[in-house]
Amino acid sequence: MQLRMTNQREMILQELKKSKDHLTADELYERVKRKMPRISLATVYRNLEILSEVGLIGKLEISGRQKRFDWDTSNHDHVYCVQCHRVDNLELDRTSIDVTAPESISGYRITGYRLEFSGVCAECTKTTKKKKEN
Amino acid sequence: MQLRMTNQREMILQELKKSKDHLTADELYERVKRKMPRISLATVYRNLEILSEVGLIGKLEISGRQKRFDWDTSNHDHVYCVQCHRVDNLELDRTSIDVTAPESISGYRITGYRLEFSGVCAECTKTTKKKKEN
DNA sequence: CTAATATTAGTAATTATTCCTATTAAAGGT
DNA sequence: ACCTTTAATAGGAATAATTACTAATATTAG
Repeated sequence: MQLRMTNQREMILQELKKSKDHLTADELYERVKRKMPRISLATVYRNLEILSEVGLIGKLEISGRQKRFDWDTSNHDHVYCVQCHRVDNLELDRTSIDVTAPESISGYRITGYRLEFSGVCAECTKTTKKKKEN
Repeated sequence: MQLRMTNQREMILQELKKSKDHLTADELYERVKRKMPRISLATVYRNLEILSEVGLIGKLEISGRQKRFDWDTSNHDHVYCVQCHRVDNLELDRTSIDVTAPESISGYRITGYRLEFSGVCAECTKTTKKKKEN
């Protein structure tokens, strides 16, 4: 299956880049709708998913909340506000992060952090290998 | 409002502690239902929320997935499997984490990590102070 | 034991997201 | 420019996870 650059897809990408922000699917839907009034919310969701798979945008899955999409695909971490749920970028030295003293980053009053690694567990590594062998 | 230790609340807490696992609300609902067949799913959700607020259990909000609740309230981080979605504990030296070389932790093949700080942003800090002043 | 009210069961409602299907429109070849 | 193939769309229905609602119940202080 090869990708096609449709007007909708291009507009979604363009509006996200223009925003320089971390928008949710429906926030972006509202913006794109001003220029393409007949666009469907499902189209926005579908394209954000595709664009992030392809690597043209970033996908943020913050603490059980709505997904947000990131115009900036470079490596960086995030802070989010537990009150208004905005998300901001963080430029940290990734080689060695001192998580015990983040006191105030970019104006935030930091109350906590979450570090979570993702990967494939031992069991799944086994079963995946088996699948490949078949 | 003061808390009451109801049979339901106690059973939920007890079953979670017993599991020594990171269960979702509905997984726990299934277990508790065996002993209290008339319990409501909403009760499980409500109590998990309350128990985590009070600090008797931990709440895990992993990457846009279902919330999980942690019987272990001590400070620790997590790994989760992107295939089967299981979650495991991680004992890391929190003073200085080298996120660039996590290669394999507790049997996982690590593919990535997410570090996210939470707090109250500058704007919200302002408005909260105002509210308190009123 | 009683009164006050926190909590419950059961269900409806909400939120965020994905799925479905007939129709439309990219993009490669002629 | 015109077919042809099939990816993508609009619009709405469906799903999953969670929260809200309400009358009835149960806990706890006194």
